[in-house]
Amino acid sequence: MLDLDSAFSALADPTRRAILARLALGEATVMELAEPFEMTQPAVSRHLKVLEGAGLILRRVEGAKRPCRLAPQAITEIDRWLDWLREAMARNYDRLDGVLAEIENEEGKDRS
Amino acid sequence: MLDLDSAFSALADPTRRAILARLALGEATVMELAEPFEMTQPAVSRHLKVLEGAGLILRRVEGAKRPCRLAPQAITEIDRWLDWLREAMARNYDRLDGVLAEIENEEGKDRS
DNA sequence: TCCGTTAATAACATACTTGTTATATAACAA
DNA sequence: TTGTTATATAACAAGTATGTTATTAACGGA
Repeated sequence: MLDLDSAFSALADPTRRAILARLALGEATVMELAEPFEMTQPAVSRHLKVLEGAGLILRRVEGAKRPCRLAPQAITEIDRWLDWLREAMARNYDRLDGVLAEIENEEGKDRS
Repeated sequence: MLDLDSAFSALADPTRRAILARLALGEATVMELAEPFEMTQPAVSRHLKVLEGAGLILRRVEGAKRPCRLAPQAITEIDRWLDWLREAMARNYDRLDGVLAEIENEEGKDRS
C-alpha cells in the first residue's frame, strides 16, 4: 500500500524525480542510476531506499546487482488523490462561479 | 510559476493536504482552517505560508481576515509531470512487455 | 479611544533529511 | 582463495521542518 505522505515526500526531491524519469525508460542498477549525478553511491542508495519505501519503485536481486524499476500502480494511486481534489474543486467552482470570478479581479493587489 | 520541489513537498504533509481538502469546498479563513486541528494558530499560519509559497493556494485581505482558496491551476501543473512520467512508463512497458512480465514472476521473493 | 478578534512573526526546541566518509557484505572472476 | 565489483549500512555534520509560546500589528465595534 502506498501512503501519500511518503509518496509526495519522495517526489519532492529533484534527484529522486530524475531517478524515476530514468527508470521510466527501463530498469537500471544502482551504479547506472548514480552515474549522472554528482553524488556518491551511498547517497543514491538512500534515495532508492526512500523511493522503495514510498512504494514508487520495486527491486530485484540479480547476482551482486539490484536492478530497480518503477512500480506503475503507485503513480496511479497518487493521481487518485489529485483527481479527488480536483473534482471537489471543480464542483465547488461550478457552484460559486460568479463569486470566484469577482474575487479573481482583486487578485495580485493583496499578495504578501 | 509552480515548482515541483515545493509543490510535492507541500503535499507531503497530511495537515496541509487536509487544509487543501477543506479549501476544495470553498474559501476559509485561517481560524476556520485551524479549528479542526489540534494545533496552534501560528502552526497553521505557517502551513498556509508553505502552501502559498508552493503556489497551491491564493489569499486575499478582507479586513482583519485573510481568506484562503485553492489555486486551481497548480494541481493541473503537478499532473503534467505525473502524466509525462506515466506516459514514458507506458511507452517503455509496451516495448518491454514480455521482459517485464517475466520479472513480475520473481516479485516478492527478493524484497529486502 | 479602547477592546476583542484575526493573523503574522520571532525565538526556540526537537526531529528529520541528506550528504559525506569509512566500512561491511555478497557475488563474480581469475 | 584473492581481488574486484556492486551495494548497503553506520556514524556524523549541516541544513531544513515543524511545533511551541510570547509578542506584535491591523482591523472593527462599543
